[in-house]
Amino acid sequence: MANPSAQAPRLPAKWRKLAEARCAEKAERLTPARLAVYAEMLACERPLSAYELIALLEKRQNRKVAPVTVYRHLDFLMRVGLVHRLQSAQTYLPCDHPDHPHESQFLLCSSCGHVDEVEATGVEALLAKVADQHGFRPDSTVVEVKGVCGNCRD
Amino acid sequence: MANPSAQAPRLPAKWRKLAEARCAEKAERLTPARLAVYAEMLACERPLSAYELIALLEKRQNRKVAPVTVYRHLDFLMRVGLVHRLQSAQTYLPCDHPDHPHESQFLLCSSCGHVDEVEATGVEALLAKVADQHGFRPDSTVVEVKGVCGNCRD
DNA sequence: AAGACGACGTTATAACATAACAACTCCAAA
DNA sequence: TTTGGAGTTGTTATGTTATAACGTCGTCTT
Repeated sequence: MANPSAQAPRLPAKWRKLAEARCAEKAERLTPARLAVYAEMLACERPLSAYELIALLEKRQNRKVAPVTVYRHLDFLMRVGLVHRLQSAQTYLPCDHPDHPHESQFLLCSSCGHVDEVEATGVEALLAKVADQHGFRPDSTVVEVKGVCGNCRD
Repeated sequence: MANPSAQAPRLPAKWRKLAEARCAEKAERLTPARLAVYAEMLACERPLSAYELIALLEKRQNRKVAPVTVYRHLDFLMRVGLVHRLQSAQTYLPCDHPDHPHESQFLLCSSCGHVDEVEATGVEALLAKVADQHGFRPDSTVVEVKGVCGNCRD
């Protein structure tokens, strides 16, 4: 297959535009292969492990996909801010509001597997304050809360 | 070797007492093998990967140690609250104040590798509040801040 | 003594991630 | 327009992290 995006899931124009914008900002290239991975992740609507993603891509494209390929695309997508990695689950999910760079917090439901990405600036501010009290200069944060989401409490 | 703790690093009485207390609370058994792993971690004073720990134990005890053994001991030590896992680094480190159960935040220095475990109740309270605003009931949290520690800023 | 339960040993394998190197593409400067 | 450099992709191999499956042993209880 010459073009990996040929059988990619349909990617709504909104997301494509945002992806193009984020890449333009950082002078990064949004290639068909990268877009195909991003589209697959958006179509799935839940966090995926790298190897789940490989399986989906192989099925979609009907050919072998090497792990290193997917990891490279994931690295790219994280670099431009379109994808996040859930450190506690070793999975990846598309950013919920990629229109601007940000630190996020994640609410992971242990019942249904849904992940809610929230942006509470208060959390980052407080962490910055706590870090400062310990003479520590923060560069990035990982905030992941495990629990049960509203839907699953019923 | 009949007794894995025979050549274990010396474990200060303070830590041993605390370990025994935590195990008694939870009706868990503090065996020599478990204590040996804990002692090794305390002696090292930095986060260790499971396989680094295996290497240290093999050297210390002069025999092969299977990964599953160390993982079981780590699971135990985490269950009783003596050890934490750094999710973003896939490493393990002894709890800095195991005298009571708690949620912690971690400050990871990317320069020297030192990790500071802090207990800012305000952080947990704020995360609980943010979760609640999203209809989410939190069970546990992961808070890891990467940056540069005070010593390394000089 | 029987039997239940937890701890531990052993072997194998699953799951996650990167190294090393060659070939190709695209773009820009000469 | 050619040439060269930087970035992207393919391919193979390997490194790192973690768990499955199953048997034995020890200890505690009854």
